[in-house]
Amino acid sequence: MAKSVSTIRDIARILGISKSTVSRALNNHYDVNAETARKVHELAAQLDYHPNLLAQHLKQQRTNTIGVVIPETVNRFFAKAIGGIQEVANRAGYNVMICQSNETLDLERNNLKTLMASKVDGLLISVSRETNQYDHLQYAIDKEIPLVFFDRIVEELAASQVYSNNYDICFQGTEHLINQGCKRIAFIAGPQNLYNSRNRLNGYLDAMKRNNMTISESLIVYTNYTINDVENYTRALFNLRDRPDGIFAINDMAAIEIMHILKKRGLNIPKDVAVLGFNNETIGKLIEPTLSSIDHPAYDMGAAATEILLKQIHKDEIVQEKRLIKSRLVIRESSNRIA
Amino acid sequence: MAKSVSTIRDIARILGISKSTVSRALNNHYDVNAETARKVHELAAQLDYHPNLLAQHLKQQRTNTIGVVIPETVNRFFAKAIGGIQEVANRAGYNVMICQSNETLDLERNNLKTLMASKVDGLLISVSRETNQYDHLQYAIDKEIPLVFFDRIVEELAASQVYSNNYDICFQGTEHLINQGCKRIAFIAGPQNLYNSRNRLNGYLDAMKRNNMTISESLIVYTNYTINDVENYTRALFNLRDRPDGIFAINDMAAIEIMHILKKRGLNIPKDVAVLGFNNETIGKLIEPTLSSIDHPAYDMGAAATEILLKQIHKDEIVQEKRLIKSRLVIRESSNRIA
DNA sequence: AATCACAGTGCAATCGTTTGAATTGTAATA
DNA sequence: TATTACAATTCAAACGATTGCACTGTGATT
Repeated sequence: MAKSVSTIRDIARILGISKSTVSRALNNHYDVNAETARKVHELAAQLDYHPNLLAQHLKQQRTNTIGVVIPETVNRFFAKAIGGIQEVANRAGYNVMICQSNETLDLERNNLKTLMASKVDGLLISVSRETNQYDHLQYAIDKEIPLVFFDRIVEELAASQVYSNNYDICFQGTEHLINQGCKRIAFIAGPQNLYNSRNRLNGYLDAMKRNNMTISESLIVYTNYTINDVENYTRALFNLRDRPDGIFAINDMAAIEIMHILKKRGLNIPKDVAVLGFNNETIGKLIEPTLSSIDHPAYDMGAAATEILLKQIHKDEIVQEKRLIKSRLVIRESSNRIA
Repeated sequence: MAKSVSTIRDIARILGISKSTVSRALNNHYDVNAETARKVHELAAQLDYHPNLLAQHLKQQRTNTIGVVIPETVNRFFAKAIGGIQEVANRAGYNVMICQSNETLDLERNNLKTLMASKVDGLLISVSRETNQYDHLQYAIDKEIPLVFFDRIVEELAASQVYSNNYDICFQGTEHLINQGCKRIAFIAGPQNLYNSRNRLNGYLDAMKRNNMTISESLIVYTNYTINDVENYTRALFNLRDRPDGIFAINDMAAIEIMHILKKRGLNIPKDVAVLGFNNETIGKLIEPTLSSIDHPAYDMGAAATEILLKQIHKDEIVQEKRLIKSRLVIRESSNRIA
C-alpha cells in the first residue's frame, strides 16, 4: 500500500530532540530556539513531512471540516449552492465534506451519522424530499453540533436557517400570471412534506383568493421533483374541459418540457398558455419563447449558510439566526402576453 | 460546543471491565463471553455510543474513504459522475470526500494535498482545464496511493484510467455531418492541454482529411469551457466570407446557445447549418429543433472508476487498468438534413 | 496432586499529534 | 555565593480506538 510517510517522530529522532520541540517548531510556537526551528523546518521539507490530519484532529477535538448534506448534485440548485459553500469555507480554512441523500430519508440519516462520527465541526443541511421525520436532525441539535438549514429548511426545529421568500414570490408570480389575463392557472407543486413546497403552494392559493379567482383542485398537481411524470400530468391538465391558460411550474426543466408538449399540441405560448418556471436556469434565455422564471439564488444561499455556520462554530454557543435571501421574478416571453 | 460523547472507556468503567474487552465485544470478536458482550452492547446503545472515526482510522491506518477531485459540480457531467461514484462506494462501505478544483490548478493541488493528509484510501481524479503540470499527480502516484483518473485523464501518467472513445466518436460525429452534406464544418474545441480535447480535435481533423475536406483554421475555435464567449465566436464564424454550414460544439449548452443565435439571424437549422452537441443532456430532446449530441456516460464512468479503485485498494498492489466506456452518437433533428 | 488446555479478560503499546508541567542550563541579580 | 529569572527543552499524559501478549481461573487429564 501507500509508502511510509515521515512523522514528527522521525524528525525528532534524526535531529536528536524531542517530539514536543518539533511540534512547537512546526507550529511556530514562540519559545523554541530560532536555530532549532530552522533545522526542523529544513528537515521537515527534506523528509516531505505533512502532519497526519487524523491524529491532529483527534488531539485537537476539531476537524476544521464542515459536513454538508444535500439531496443531489445533479440538482443544479444544489450544485450551485456547493460553490458558495466551498468558497466561504475554504477562505476560512475549512474543508467541506459533501454527502448526497439521493432524496431519500435513509441515506440522509446515514450521511448525518457518518458526518457526526467523523467529528465535523458543523453541519449544513437541506433535507430530502422524503424527509417527514426529524429525529435524526433533532439528534444532531441535541448534541449541540452547530447546524444550519438552508433552502429546504425544517421550520419547527431549533436551528439556524437560510431560506427564501417562497410564499411571497409565488404570490407575486401568480399575480403576475393573473395580470396577464390568465383565468385558469395550474400550479405544479412539490412534495408537501417540504416546508418550501407548502409555502409555495400557499403563496399561489392566497394570490388566487385575493384576486377572486376560483381555485380548482384539478389544476394543482403534486409531484416529487421527478421529471418522468411531466408528460402524464400535462396531458391530464390539457384534457380537462376547462384547460389551463397559465402554468406555474416547479422548476425550469418541468416548465420547458411542458412548453415542449404544448407546442407540439399546437398551442401558442404565451398567447394560449402563459408559463412561469422556477430557478432561472441559464437555458431559459436560450429557448423559444424565452422562459419567465423565479431567480432563486443558490450560490448566495450556500455562502450565507456557511457564514452563519462558521460564526456559530467560532462563537462556541448556539445562537439561532434566520437569514432571508430573496428570490425575484424574472419576466421573459413565456409569460408576457401584454407587451 | 458539542456535548460530551461517550467512549469505549465510559462503557468499560461503568461495567467494571477493560477497554479491550469492550472493544472486542463491540467488534463481535470471537473470544468474549456472550453475557459480557450482551451487556456491552446494551450499555453502548443506552449511552448512545458511536465509535470515533478519527481514532479508529488513525489506529487502523485506513479511513474507508475515497477522495474525489473534480473540476466543478455545476458541470453536469461531473454531477452525474458523482452519482455513480457514491453508489459504488457506499455499497462497498466506503465514504466519499468530494473536492472541487473550480477548474484551477491551484485548488486541484490543494485538494490533493488535503485528501492525502486526510489519509484517504484512494483517489479519483478528473483534472482541471488549467492542469498542464503533473507534479502533484505524480507525487500521489509516487506515494503509491491507489489512484484512478476518469474522463479527463492524463495519459502519460502511470495510473489506471477510465476514459471514453473521444477520438472515434468525434471522427464519427464529423463524418455524420459530412454525410449530411456539410462542406464547411466548424469545430468548437476545448482547452488543448486536456488529452480529451486534443483527441476530440484530432478525431475531427482526421475525419475531415479522410473525406478530402479542406481544413480551415478559421473554422476551429479554441474555448476553455466557459460559456461567456459563445456569442463572440459565433458572430466571428458567421461573419466569415465562407461561413460554416455545420458545427460540432464542445457541449450541449454551447450548441443550444449557438442555435439560438443562428435562429435570431434567420438561419434554419439543420438546413442552413447542421449542429451537433456533446453530452446528450436531457434538455436536448426538449428544444426545437431537437439536438443531436454525443452521449457521454457520466454515471457509468464514475461507477467504473470507483470499481477499479476499490479493486486496487483491496488488492494491495498497484495494477494499472484502463477501461473504455464508449460514447455514442445520438442523431436528432439539429443535424438531420436528409430525412 | 501436578500438569495442561483453554476460554475469557486485562495490560500496555500503538497510531501521530498537542500541550501543561517539570526540568535543564545559563546569565543576571542581590 | 546563593538566589532568581528566563529561555529552551523534555517528559508524560492525553485524544479514542485496536491488538499482541500475558495472565487468571476453571475443569479435564495424567
